[in-house]
Amino acid sequence: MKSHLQQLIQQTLSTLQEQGELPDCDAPVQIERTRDKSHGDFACNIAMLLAKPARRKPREIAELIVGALPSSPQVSKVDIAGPGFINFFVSESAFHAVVPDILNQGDQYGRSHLGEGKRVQVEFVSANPTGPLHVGHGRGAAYGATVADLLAAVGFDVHREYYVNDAGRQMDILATSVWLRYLDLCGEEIDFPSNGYQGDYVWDIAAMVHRENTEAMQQAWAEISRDLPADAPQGDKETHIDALIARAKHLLRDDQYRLIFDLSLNYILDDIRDDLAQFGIVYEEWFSERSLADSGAVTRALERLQTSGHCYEKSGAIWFRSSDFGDEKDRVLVRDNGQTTYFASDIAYHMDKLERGFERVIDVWGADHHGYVPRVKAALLALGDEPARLDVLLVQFAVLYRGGEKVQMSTRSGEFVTLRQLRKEVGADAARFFYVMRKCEQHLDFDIDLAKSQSSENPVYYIQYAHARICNVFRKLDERGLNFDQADGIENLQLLSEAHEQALMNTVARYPEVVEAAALKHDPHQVAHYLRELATDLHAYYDTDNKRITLLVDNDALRNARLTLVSAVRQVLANGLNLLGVSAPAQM
RNA sequence: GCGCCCGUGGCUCAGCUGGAUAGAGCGCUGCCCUCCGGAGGCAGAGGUCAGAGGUUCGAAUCCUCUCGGGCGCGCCA
Repeated sequence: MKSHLQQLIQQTLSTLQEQGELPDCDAPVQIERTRDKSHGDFACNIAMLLAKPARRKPREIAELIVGALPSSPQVSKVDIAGPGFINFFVSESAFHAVVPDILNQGDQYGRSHLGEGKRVQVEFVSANPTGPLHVGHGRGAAYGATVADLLAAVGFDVHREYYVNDAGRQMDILATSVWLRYLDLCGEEIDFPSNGYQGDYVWDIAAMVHRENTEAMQQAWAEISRDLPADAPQGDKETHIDALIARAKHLLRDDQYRLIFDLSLNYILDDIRDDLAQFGIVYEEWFSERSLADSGAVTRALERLQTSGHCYEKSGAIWFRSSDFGDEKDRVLVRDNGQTTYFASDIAYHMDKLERGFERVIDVWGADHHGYVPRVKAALLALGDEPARLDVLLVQFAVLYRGGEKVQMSTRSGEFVTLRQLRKEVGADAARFFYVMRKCEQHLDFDIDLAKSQSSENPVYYIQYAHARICNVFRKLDERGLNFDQADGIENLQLLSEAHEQALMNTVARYPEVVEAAALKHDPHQVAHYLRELATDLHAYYDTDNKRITLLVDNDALRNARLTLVSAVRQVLANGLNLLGVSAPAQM
């Protein structure tokens, strides 16, 4: 409908331009839905935009356009209002046409081919595999997954990816932590480092290592701890743990250390994979950071930067002159000890992403990483790539509330709330919905009590209840010995003249526009808000002014028409919920 | 100090590429007291869109400054 009106206006404009009535001008033809019914269904502001270049009053231009506008069976009336808005009133038949349209398209309604199959990569979560996902990762997970699903819904070829940081120092700390717990199980008395991973899962992995290897990797604690620099508080916890890691690698030698390292990594990756799958999130690819080093991609990236003259050496390290490309200062790529930095891997990773031929690359990061964006873009620029192909979406923090109180979290002590715990407490549906309820740049207050409550205050239940309510009507149909004929219902849609029925058709017709806007702007919350509106319309229809409009009336034509309308509503509710990764139950 | 994000009724937030009298939900007040599930509905009160300038026919929306809140500024990942 929108594009139809756009065409009508466009056509009229070219005619008027040919006749010399209007100057040539490339002002965009914007059609928007009106807020107020008295302004019709759609409005166009083109007359105001043309006022200046045409040097005429907006209302005169509007009259000119309306006068030359070809008639259309879908438009019943055209008005000029206010400063020069052109208001369109949609004809009844065109208005009703969405209903059969929705029912024909079914779960495809709202999907489109806008993306033309262009390849888009969405990388999200990518939490270090050093422990279970916590609630902070949950928002990135829900948000990233929904953005990916939205893009897929509008016709992009989406590649979901998780970047596995399996090469860094944090992994060494984990492997060493596991080994120490394993030694404890072997009966060694050890002093666990203050900077080690304290969580229970470390014990679980250690127990697994112990089961499979019994005492094969046991070493005396006295030998391990000999001459180690002191741990905090007397010494520095960082130097202590680094020395401990070096000792572990030395004593265990490559094969045994690797064994513990890989067992730990795989254990945690399995946990994360399982956790996300239960959250309705499945990736096309789990991309290993280590593979970048192994394949020589990191070296290649460094060489490309060096040969293009964007690097220099200072105090034993190799620096990238990122300040030449908009970053606030230069960054180290290779440390004085010869190790490449995380940033070097990241350059290689992004280079690899673009080389894989994605039209667009989207990274979903926590907002605390925002300072990192300029340097990655700088690297792409230096490499001669287009930084514009990379979109970094920053997600603000989520804070949990329980009983009106902020839920405190501390990662180190192992007392954090895991995503798994949250799912268990509020359910995956509520969690997915709450996480995307706010736009990503907005801090999120996640009210656990609200997410669990089964009342209209809880938007998830309110929406799901609308869906279940419709399903229930169809169950009652049989009980009452009535039948439903959809074809007859479609024939009789003109019987639906109640204000609430009109409102439902209007809302339901907007759905594809909402999906499109949400996808292109990476704004899943628009779908969440839309669904709440649709549910409100449905509940209001069902319970009109305290005099319920009965759907199951004896009049066949009217009953069929009403049931046809609500089954279209049910379809849209289901499609929308599905897009957010939330179930649409038939009963609750 | 510098950079990024945010600042809309008591609370939590929408507000589409600037557009026609600023919208919801919760809470509050008053109703509908069960009829296809009241897990619902209706009505009402409540807003200098943080503040000040500017651009524009038109600004919550764009620009500048000020104030307030969050986050980030490692040869960590």
